[in-house]
Amino acid sequence: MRVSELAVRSDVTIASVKYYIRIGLLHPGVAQSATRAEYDDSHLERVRLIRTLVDVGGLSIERISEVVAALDNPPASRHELLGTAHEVLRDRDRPPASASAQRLVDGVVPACLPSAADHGNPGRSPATLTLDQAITVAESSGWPITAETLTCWGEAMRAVAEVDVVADLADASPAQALRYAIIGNVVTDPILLALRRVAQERLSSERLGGVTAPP
Amino acid sequence: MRVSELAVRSDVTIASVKYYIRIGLLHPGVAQSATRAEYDDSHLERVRLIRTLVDVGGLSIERISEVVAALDNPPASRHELLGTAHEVLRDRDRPPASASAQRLVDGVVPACLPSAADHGNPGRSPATLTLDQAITVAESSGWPITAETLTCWGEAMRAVAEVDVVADLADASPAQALRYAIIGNVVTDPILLALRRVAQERLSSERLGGVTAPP
DNA sequence: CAATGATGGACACTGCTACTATCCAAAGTC
DNA sequence: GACTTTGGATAGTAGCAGTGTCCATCATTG
Repeated sequence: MRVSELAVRSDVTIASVKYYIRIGLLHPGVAQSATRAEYDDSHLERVRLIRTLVDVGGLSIERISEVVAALDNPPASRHELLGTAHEVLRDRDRPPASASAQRLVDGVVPACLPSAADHGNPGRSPATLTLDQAITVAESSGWPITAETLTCWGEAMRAVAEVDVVADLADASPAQALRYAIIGNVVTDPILLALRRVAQERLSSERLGGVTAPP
Repeated sequence: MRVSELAVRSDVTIASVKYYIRIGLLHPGVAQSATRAEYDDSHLERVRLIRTLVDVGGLSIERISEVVAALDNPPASRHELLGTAHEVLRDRDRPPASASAQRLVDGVVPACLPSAADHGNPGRSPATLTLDQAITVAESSGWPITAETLTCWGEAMRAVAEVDVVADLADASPAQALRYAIIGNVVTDPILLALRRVAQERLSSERLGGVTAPP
C-alpha cells in the first residue's frame, strides 16, 4: 500500500506518518522509485500501536521510542519479558522511594503475593520500584497507606493478574508477547480503574441505602 | 503568611502562585495594603491540591478548575458526592461507547456488583460511562473483553472499593468528603496499577518456575 | 530617614511537545 | 500532456503551563 492508504487505514494524516518516520518511530516503506514506496501490515500495526500508546496510555513520543526499541530488540527469555514491559511503562520522573514505603512493600507483598523468586535476594523489579514510589507519593500527599489496606489491595490485584498472565502466555514470538504485555496493560488499566469507581458508587449507594445515579 | 512563605511551604515558585491566582485556581490573599496580602492555610491546602492533581493525577489546569469549582460548590447530598468526584476525574474526550460495550457492562456489573440502585432504571453514572468507553477503546484496539474477564475484575475491584468507601465515609463536611474522594482516587490509582504489575511478575515467575527479577 | 528589598499587578515572553504546512522535483495516471 | 501523488527537507504552528520583566508601592533596617 502507499502512504495515503496507510494514513487512511490507521486514521492518521500523511503528515503524521512522515513525522513518525522522520523521528524513527516508524520504519520507512520499501522505496520503489524516487517518489513511491510500499508500506505493509507491519507499518499499519506500528502506527496503530503508536496511536494506542498516545491516546489510551498517554505516553509521550519519547517513551514510545523506548517501547519501539524494546519491541525491535525483545529479550530472549520469557522471564525478562514482563520486566521489560513494566520498565517501559514505568514513570521515570518520580521522586525516589521513601524507606518506610519500601519497608511496607517488603512486609506486605511477599505475604499476599507469594512467588518463586522469594528464594534468595529478589532485588527490586521495575514494578516493585513503581509501587514503592507510588506509596511514597501517597504518603507525602497526606494519604498514608496501612499494611492492611495494601494487603487487601494486593490480594485483589492477584486475582486480576491471574487473568492477565494466562492471556499473555498464550502467545508465540517474544516480540509479539511483549507487544501483548504492553498493549494489554495500557488498554485494560483504564477498565480496572473505571470498575473501581463503579464499585465505589454501588457500594456507597448500598451503604447509604439511597440511589447514587445522577440525573 | 506572605506569598514568599506560601511559595516555600507549598514548594512552588512565586510566579506560579501568581499564575494560579490570575487564572482563578487560587483565591487571592487578603490585601493588607497595596503591596501586602495575607495568605492562610486554605491557600496552602489549595496549592498542594493543585500540585497533587498535576503531578500525580496528570490533570490539566482546565480539569483542575472543574475540581476547584466542585469543591467550592459541593453537592449537598452524600449520594451525589461520589458522582461529582467521578465526573471531574472522568476523561471527557473519549469516543462514545459502543453498544456492545454497554451490553457487556449491563450484563456483568449488576451481577458482580449488586447495588440498591438496581431497582428501577439506574441511568448511567459517570463511572459507568467511563467503563463503557474504556471497554470500547479496548475493543477497537483489538483487545476484546470477555464477560468472564470483566466479572473477575469486577469482583476484585469490589474488594478494593470496600476499603475505599469505608475511608471516604469517615469524613465531615461535603467539601472535605469530596476532596478526600478525589485525592484518594488520584493518589491510590497508581498504587493499584503498580500492585497489578507486581502481581503479574510474581505470578508469571511462579508459572514459569524461574526468577523474574532484573539485574 | 534613606537605602534595601519584598509585594501586587500587568503583560509579554519562553520552552516544550506533537504535530502541520509548504515547497520542490520526480514519477505515476488518465 | 495535464493532473495528482509521493518522498524528502525545512520551517512553522498551536496549545499548555508556566516565567521574566517592569513598575510603583510599601515595610524594614541600619
